[in-house]
Amino acid sequence: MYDVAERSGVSIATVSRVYRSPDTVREQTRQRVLEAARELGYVPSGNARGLASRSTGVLGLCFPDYSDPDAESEAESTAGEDIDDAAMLYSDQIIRGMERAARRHGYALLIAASLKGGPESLVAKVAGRVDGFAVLARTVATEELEVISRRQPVVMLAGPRESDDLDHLDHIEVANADGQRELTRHLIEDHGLRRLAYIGSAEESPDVAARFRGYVEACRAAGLPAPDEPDLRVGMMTQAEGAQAADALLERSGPRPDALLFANDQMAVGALHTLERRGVRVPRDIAVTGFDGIALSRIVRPALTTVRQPMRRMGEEAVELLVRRLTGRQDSEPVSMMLPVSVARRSSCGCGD
Amino acid sequence: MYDVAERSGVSIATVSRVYRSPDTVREQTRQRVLEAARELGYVPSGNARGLASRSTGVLGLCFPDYSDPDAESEAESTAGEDIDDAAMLYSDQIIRGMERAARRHGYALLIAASLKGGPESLVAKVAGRVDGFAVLARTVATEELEVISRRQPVVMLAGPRESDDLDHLDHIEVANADGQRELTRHLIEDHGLRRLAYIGSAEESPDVAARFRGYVEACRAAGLPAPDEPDLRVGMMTQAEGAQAADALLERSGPRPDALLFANDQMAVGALHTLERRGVRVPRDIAVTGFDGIALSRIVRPALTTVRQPMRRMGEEAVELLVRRLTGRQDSEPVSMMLPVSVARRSSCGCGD
DNA sequence: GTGAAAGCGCTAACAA
DNA sequence: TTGTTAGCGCTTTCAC
Repeated sequence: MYDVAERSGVSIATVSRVYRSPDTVREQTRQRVLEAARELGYVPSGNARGLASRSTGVLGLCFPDYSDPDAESEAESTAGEDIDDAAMLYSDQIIRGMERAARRHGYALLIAASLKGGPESLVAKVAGRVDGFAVLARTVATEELEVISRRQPVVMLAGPRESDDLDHLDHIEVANADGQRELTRHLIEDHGLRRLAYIGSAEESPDVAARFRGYVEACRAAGLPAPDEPDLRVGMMTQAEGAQAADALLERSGPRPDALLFANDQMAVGALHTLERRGVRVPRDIAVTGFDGIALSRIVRPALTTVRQPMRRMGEEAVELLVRRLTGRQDSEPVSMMLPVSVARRSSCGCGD
Repeated sequence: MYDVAERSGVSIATVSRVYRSPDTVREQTRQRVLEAARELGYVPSGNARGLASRSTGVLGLCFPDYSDPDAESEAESTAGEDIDDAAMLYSDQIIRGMERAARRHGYALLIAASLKGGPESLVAKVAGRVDGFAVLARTVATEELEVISRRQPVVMLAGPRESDDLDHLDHIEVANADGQRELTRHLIEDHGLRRLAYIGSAEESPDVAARFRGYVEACRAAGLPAPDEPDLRVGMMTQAEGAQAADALLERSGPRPDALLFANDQMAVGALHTLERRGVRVPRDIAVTGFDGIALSRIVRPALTTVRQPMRRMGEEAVELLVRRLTGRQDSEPVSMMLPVSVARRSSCGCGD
């Protein structure tokens, strides 16, 4: 910048003005500066700018390393096949939504996933480079978030506020219970299924817990016994775990369930594989459902009946919330919104394709 | 930082060390600093850090505002329907690939799309905040790129180097000509189609030009007349334009073509709609093909035969290239790679589903 | 319309 | 192991 100033015979202040508010600089001066900049290959430093002006024009997103090893390898091993984008997950949809919305407001988007065994704080890295950011639930330690959120707007995505320390954060969740309740009702009332089995996860994320709650409510409403616990809990909610779960459930003594309700799509897909291998026909012999509505759910055969989460919309709303905080008065009350979901009735429950 | 230093009774240098290289600080001191930081709600400024250390730990991606209004509205109007992620485009796959690879190397990813009538330079904004970045061809003015690339690694994506000014950039393209040639050959030899019509674009991007070239080569190789020009050129390669193109082509006098080869999937999908409306059966009456392999191409009925571009891989390779430049000696020769494509034979050309 | 000067919050030698 | 001291490249008053 000093070089540009010198070369064009002005002060650095003027160079700065040329980039910030071109109209406050005389046309002729501006041209001279711009030309010098070009000749010297000058690119304004976003860092210095941010440092001096205390704002970056960037919003952020932190998400966990959700990647399902199975989905990944499946996509890669069949390179050139169609499965590729089936691996499209949650986070991709959220990114999509945030990017669109951020763009509309003139912001860029910084995205970062926590590395598997990531040592140093991911959030901190992001937080230090953005004006505000969204966090997918359970990506970061509550305590750390609490500290950061004192300095800049943070919105929590998916899953209720984790703790009371964080109840000043804006927050967007999805109607998990509603969705699972409606899906369960559909299975019971519309398909007449009675022996349902629910597969949840060992580590009770609030979302997963809410889904189970919806399931229980639907059972109760239909006059079926309302279980206290999922029929099975798995570790990571991956395809592999889903496949194992299906195996385990089928080998249990007693009557075979006529529906397997999984807490997410990936597990359900894994189960579909297992069932096919065992010669159990879906939905004829047994119905299978998931939750999320990832792209893969539509691609598998039979297509998976599931509950679609509006992840893209969630990303958009997150940006709106952030922008509001960034431009408005900070003191306003924390916002908490719950996005509606919809049941996608597809083949795996017995509905047409 | 000064406050933290004061509160924990150390110098700012020590505070800095606690975050950069914790092991070089005595355990006890570190704890004291960390606690003070927590109490004060201290979050290191990425900007200041980047400024002082001349590196950001962030890679970037600039892409054009490719969004197809049709696809967008289609997805939104049917909220809750399955079409949603069908709108997944190019850029999303590239983002995906880059994010994964960047994560592996410890970088975050900054993404920004050029706004429709964007006034001020997008690239500059990104460039100033990252250590290196990738640009989707035709997103930015050549001249600007030339200036920026003197300061930091830039890799060009999709499409040959735009000009000689940019031939020092690393560069990744896909085998457009090969793919279109093979697809055309398939139509001619395997399906015995002879009256082909090619729909290109008015603004000749190098990629689109290469596809047409492949088409011409295949025609010539098969002994068919080799056209100088596409049978039709549209403006924006959107669904709407594709639909119009199909209409226009069907209404031309002379024998109806038995195959419509579009330069991208979106146009082909638009054409599929038109054909259905007009009662022309695909592939029975006429074959239709696209190019890209976007998710939508598999979802439409009949499923679209197309050429799949390895966009995700392109994103990964871009990061590898950037990281190499960033860590290695800068002087090495510019790299230029061409990624292979594959033909996805689906229903719309007469192949099974 | 333009310039001078004082930071913005951190890292990176170099000392101690 | 810890402290001191320069900047990093820009924005921002406040003069002129």
